[in-house]
Amino acid sequence: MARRSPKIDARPLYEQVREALLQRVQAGHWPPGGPLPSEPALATELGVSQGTVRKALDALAQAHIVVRRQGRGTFVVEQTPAHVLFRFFNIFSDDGVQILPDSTKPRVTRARANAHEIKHLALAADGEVVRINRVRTHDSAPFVAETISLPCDVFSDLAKCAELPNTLYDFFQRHYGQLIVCADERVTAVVARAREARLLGIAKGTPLLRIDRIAFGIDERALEWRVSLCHLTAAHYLARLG
Amino acid sequence: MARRSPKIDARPLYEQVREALLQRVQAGHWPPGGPLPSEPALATELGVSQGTVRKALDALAQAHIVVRRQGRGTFVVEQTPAHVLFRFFNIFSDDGVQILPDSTKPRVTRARANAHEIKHLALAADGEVVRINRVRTHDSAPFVAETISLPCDVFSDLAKCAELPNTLYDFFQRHYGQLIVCADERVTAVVARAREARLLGIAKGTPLLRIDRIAFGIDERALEWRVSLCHLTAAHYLARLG
DNA sequence: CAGTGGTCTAGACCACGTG
DNA sequence: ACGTGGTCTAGACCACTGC
Repeated sequence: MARRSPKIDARPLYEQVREALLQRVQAGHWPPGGPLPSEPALATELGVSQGTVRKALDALAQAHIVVRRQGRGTFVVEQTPAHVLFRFFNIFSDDGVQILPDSTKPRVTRARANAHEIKHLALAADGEVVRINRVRTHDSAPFVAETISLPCDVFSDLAKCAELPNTLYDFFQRHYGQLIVCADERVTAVVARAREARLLGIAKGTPLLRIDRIAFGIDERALEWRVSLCHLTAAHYLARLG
Repeated sequence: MARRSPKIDARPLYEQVREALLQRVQAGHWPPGGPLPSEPALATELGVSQGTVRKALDALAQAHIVVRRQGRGTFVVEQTPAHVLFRFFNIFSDDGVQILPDSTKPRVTRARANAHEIKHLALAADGEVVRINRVRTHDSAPFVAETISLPCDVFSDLAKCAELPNTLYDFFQRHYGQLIVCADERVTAVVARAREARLLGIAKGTPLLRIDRIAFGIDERALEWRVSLCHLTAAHYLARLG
């Protein structure tokens, strides 16, 4: 970076390069799946060595923001349904096979955010949300009741969509330029109340797994709050630690 | 490595260095918390450049097998109770504070492994296990009923221990040289049966979170199968994805 | 002060994918 | 054949730690 801004650098060079590239990705400077300039090109443009660019790109690759392919180049991650399910849908049958859910037709509404939504999505007191309600099925049997809340200021016209795909995060990237990069999931055990029992075709009082997910974009903004009430038979939620 | 074995190298150099260092750690070549040789020393000893050693050590640090401290050196990870809870106990109160459990006096027995234990711990058909049963408390209130199974061939004399600490993994490292580095946790919702209801002081039929953990050592061998039945009030299991 | 890991550079060569 | 990222090297300087 020519002569790095007078003195106040503080963070290492490769961090600054990472930041610069991150901002360009987020600004849509390169389209989803599109190639970044080569390492030597970025190095000369930014006035640093290729090794420094490499370290920055490796960090972005580890954060799943970019993918590197030897002999081809470095590309902005392009979410696909398979990719999204693989990374974010952590329910496996007890014999170890990942369960790939389908979705029924969702109900999409727009409303003032309630207290929970304001908290989880860091909205203003008068913020608005889009709510999606749907049931997910496996082998045509319902097993998850989902309620999804999205901030209206980002996903404004989503309430007007006629159809929604089974996986949303690839859709978010294509239509809103929002790349979901990480999420927190909070898991508890609850019992089915009347509404869930009806939706899932089970008896009231059946134990369910409740998963509260908050998903974050590149800038670490909370972009989705999703509550999944899961009726798991011979299946489980899988977390890998370490 | 002087002249790398004629031709059959296949894996990159830094991977081979990582492997070599990993084996020394596992063999107890350096004690828990003990320093490894400096980067230049390892580089000359192994006949590779310092940059290659660095890349191998960085990988070991990322896997929590080694910790690097600028100005001090590189050290074998030394498990501590705080460290173990921080990494492996993922229950948080709903206001976001991690819950730090205590333990009641455990019951320790030795037995032939049952079918589940044989499967989860990859034991021979006639393998033996040590079983630990205990209840964990928070603010003196019981909230987790734990059943832990360990392979006897590794933890042979554990059944004879009079006292067991609250956190086991630091104990495993000190007394058996076994460093737990990662784990899979399978989470489901169940209802309390008579035994759990009695242990946790709750009504039969209360929904519980069941966590099946399989913990792995450096060589990726399964060293523990732990079932935790958790009665969570205003608390949850937290998983971070991404 | 000497020694450690952390950053940064420059350049060589390799493995891969495409034309 | 060419350009890409992947590996490996060598050496400089910085930041931190402990004596």
